[in-house]
Amino acid sequence: MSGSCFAERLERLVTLSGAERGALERLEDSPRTLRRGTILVRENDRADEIYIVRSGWLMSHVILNDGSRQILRLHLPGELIGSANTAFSEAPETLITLGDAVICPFDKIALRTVFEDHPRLAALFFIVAQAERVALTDRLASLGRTSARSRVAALIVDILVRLRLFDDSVTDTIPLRLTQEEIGDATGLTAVHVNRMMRVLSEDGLIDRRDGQIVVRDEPALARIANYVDRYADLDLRWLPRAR
Amino acid sequence: MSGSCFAERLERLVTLSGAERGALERLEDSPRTLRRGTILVRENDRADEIYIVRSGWLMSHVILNDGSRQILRLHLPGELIGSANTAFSEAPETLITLGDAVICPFDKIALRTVFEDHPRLAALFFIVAQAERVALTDRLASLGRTSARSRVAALIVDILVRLRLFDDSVTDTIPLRLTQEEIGDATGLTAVHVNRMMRVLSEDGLIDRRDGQIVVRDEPALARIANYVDRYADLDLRWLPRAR
DNA sequence: CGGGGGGTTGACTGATGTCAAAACAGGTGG
DNA sequence: CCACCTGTTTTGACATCAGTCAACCCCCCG
Repeated sequence: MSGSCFAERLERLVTLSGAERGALERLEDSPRTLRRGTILVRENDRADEIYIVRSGWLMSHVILNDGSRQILRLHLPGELIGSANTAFSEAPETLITLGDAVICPFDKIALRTVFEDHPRLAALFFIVAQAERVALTDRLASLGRTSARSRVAALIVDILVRLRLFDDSVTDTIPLRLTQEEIGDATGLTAVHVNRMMRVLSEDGLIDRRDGQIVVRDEPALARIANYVDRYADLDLRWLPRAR
Repeated sequence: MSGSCFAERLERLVTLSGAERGALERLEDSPRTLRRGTILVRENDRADEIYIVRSGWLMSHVILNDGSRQILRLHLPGELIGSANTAFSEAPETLITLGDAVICPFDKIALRTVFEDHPRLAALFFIVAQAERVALTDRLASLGRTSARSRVAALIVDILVRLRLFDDSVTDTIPLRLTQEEIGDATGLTAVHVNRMMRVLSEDGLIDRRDGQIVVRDEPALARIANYVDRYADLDLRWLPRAR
């Protein structure tokens, strides 16, 4: 693995200059290993740090005042997480590992020099933020306007596509690290109903379930009922500043 | 009104330098007036432009493949909209006016020089994007985990707070420019059920409705059932680069 | 062996959607 | 000023999807 996991991800979009790569590596110089279930930040904690995921899965969630939970997003290796901490002095969401993980924390003040010295990286940070925003609007439409079956399908397709994006060995199988309770908290359903919907998807021949894994049998059909739109195919980087 | 509406909004956060203000004004040098119902960009159109709202309300939405609509966000004066266009070559969402409006379009390539010459503005763009991302996660939690009554309440509180944020004359009354159909598309409900929920809120003494306006009678109670969190109180700008 | 967490299933409940009709409002043309 | 038209709001009756509650299973782990 190279010096920076996040750099590796960005290299899929542009070729970084040595100085840019160096700046990113500096952000990742102190990796930390975490056990499953570790809370990285809790909602309303001081929001001093941002993190890059080197390995493992994490998720972000909020707790509502009746105690229910909404899972906001799954975070996979190579992602910059907790970036909302840049805007607030208290963390707006909880970050927690879904399995053993390695993450690289850095103080948000480190972003100052990145923005000062590397305008192209700044623009890439901005673009990544926008892409994530759009991913959230896709989920908003999923929760607001589609059936329980579609929402579960959307979660599965989304994970599959994102895993494949940065691990070329993934084809049609995902090791699901979420309980049905957690899938429910992500899709706005109850665990019981998630179970029913998984059974339906399975009976319809769209997925198979074996020992904690999900095998996608008919991805086009699954994507169709999920209302899935592949946003990654269409990134536009033509307006980026020159590398420094 | 000053040269730049967006600059005016940012000035509520920091004091801009002359050069910064100039750079923003250049983005707003060609205002355009639009009638109610004008589509600024349609989903999948070429995504060349970004816009600043000078006056009027707009909204963004997507259409799902069964024809239903999800309204993603309302856009009020002073906001930068269509910013997701920076990341993609095709627009991920439709932008449409909810009344007569004045907006300032500019080509996304103009952002290049902003990022190159004004690192602090770049950082502010990033922070604004993060704040919007969090606003979306709040809505995600609303749609995923709260009742119809709460969702309608959340919409009302959100509009009220945002109007007040940049128009000091607003106290407890909002001129609602949305039909109940549109409120439904924003909250993931049907128009009929929105109507029922508005009646309930009204009967509970939380709001009054008169000739297209909503008067909020008990804002704390409304905010409580809406699960409202005021994010604006807590912005953190300490890591920003120096002004140039 | 025993306990706990997660998955699975069935019976029932309840919130929200659907359909339909009527009242209402605003705009247009005669 | 009226008649009409169209879109919106309001209300009722009914249907359905998803939630609730409870039981049982399985598996892992102590």
